[in-house]
Amino acid sequence: MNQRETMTQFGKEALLQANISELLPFASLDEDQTRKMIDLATVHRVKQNKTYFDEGDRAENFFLLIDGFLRIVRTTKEGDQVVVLHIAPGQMFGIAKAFESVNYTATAQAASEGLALSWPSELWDKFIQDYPGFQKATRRAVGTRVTEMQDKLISMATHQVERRIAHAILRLLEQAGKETEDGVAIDFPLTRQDISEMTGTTLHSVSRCLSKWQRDGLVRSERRRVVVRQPESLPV
Amino acid sequence: MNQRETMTQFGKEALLQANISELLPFASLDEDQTRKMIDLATVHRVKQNKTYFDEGDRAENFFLLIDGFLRIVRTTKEGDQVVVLHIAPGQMFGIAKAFESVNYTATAQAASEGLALSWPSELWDKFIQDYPGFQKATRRAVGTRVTEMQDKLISMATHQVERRIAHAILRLLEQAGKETEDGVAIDFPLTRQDISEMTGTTLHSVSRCLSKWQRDGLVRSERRRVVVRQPESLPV
DNA sequence: GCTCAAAGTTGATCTAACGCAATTTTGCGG
DNA sequence: CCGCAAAATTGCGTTAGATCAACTTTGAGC
Repeated sequence: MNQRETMTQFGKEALLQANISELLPFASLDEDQTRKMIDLATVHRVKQNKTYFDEGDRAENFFLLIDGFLRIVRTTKEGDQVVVLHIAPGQMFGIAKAFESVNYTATAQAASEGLALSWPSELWDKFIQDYPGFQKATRRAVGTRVTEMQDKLISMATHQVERRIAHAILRLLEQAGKETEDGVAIDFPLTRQDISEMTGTTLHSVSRCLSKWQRDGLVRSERRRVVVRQPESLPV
Repeated sequence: MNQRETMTQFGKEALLQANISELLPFASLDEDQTRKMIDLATVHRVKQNKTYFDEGDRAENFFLLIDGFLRIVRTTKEGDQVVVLHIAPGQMFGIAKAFESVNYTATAQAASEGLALSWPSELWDKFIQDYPGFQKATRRAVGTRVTEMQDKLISMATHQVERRIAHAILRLLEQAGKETEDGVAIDFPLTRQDISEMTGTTLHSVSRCLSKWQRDGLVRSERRRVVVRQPESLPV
C-alpha cells in the first residue's frame, strides 16, 4: 500500500545537503545530532493520492513531511470523506504518540507526490528527552491543529458555503501559497471535489463559487489548480 | 468576573474526604502526594453560566473539574457562539500549556454550578516530571478531544440536522448520563439554544426535532432538561 | 400569588444549496 | 494523434432548514 524505501546512503547525503535541519521541527541541533536522527529515519516517497498510512493502522511510526503536501482524511461508514486538515513541508504528522493512541485515527493521503521521514514510535519519548525543543515543537503542532480544527468547526457551524470555501482557500494559501505573476497559487493539485470535502459541501457548489469569483476577477481557476488574485476580496 | 476563593483548611479536608484522588487524572499517588497537590491548588466555585476563564485571557492556570459540567465555547466576531466540547467531572481543562499557548483559546462556561481546582501554569512541567502518569493522562485527554472534535467536524460536514442533534445528545449521555426511572437523563440544565450552538443549527430546529422525538416516545423533554428513553432508536 | 423575562412551541414563508442531469473540457496512456 | 476517463461547468427542480412571527409555558423574584 505504501511505497516505503529503506534509506540509501545517497538519500542521506541528499537530504543533508538539502539543509534538512532547517526543516526539522526543532532547531538548534548540531551536525552530529542531525546526522544521528537521519540515520534512524526511514524515507517514504508517496505518489499522489496514495497514502502514508491509513485510518486504523497500528501507529508504528511518526512522520516528518519533507516535500509535497498531504491531507488528513477521515471516512464515514457511508463512505463520505472529510478532509480534517492539510500538512505542509516541515510539519510532523502521524503523531499518535502525542495522543497515547495505538492506532492512527485518520488517513494521511498525498495531495501531491511527496517525501517524508519516519521514526519508530518507540523513539518518541527518547526524542523528547534527548532533543531540547522537540517537546515544545510537538506541543505547538498539536495546539495549532486544535485551533485549526476549532476554526473549521466554527466556520461550518456559522457560515454559509461561500464563506466556508473562502476560508478554506485562504488557509491553504497560508500553508501552500506560491507567488506567481498571476497571483498567489495553491502549490499542489486541488480539485473541486477536494475543496468540497474540506468544507462539507458538494463539488457543484464549489464549482459555481469559483466560477463566480473568476467572473469577478478574484481568482483564476483551472483544472486541479487555483490561483488567487485578490485574497482580500474573498468574502471574509 | 470569576468567583475565586483561596482554599480554606475546611475545603482541603472536605476534598480529601471526598476521595478526590480518584478524580485526579493520574492515579497511583499516595496520600502524601495527593495532599501536596491539593495544597498547591486553588478552588473555584462558579455559578451557572459564569465562566472559569474567557477566550483570550492569559493562561495563568490549568484546571481540573471536580463537580458540575462546563462547555468550552468560542465566539465569532459576529457574536455567534459555538460550543466546541463539554467537560465532565474528573477532566482537565484550560490546559493551554499542553499547546504551548500563552492565552486560552476558548471560554470555559459553567453549564451547571461547578467546582474546580486550578494550579499555576508554571507547575505544569513540574507535574509532568514529578507525577508519573500525569503526562500520559494529559496526552490521552488531548487525544480524546481531538477525536471528539474530528467526529463533530465529520458530523457537521456530512449529516443533516436531525442526525447531528442525535449525535450531540448521545455524546452528552456518555459524559453526563444519569439513570432515572424515566430513562437516561442529561445531568445538567440544557436549553434548546445550547443544543443548537453545539450542532450549528437554530433553536427552532432543535425544538421541532425534540418535539417529534417526544411524539415518537424516544425522549422526554422539558424546560432545560432532556431525558432519553430509547437511545438506540435515535437516528444514528 | 402575581409579574415578567426566559424558554419553548409551532405555523407560514423563503431561500441557499443539494441532487440530478446533460454537456464540455482536459490531459494522460496507448 | 486519438480515445477515454477524470474533472469541471451549468441549468433546473426540489427541499431541508433558516428566518420571521405569533403565541404559550415556565418558574424565579418581588
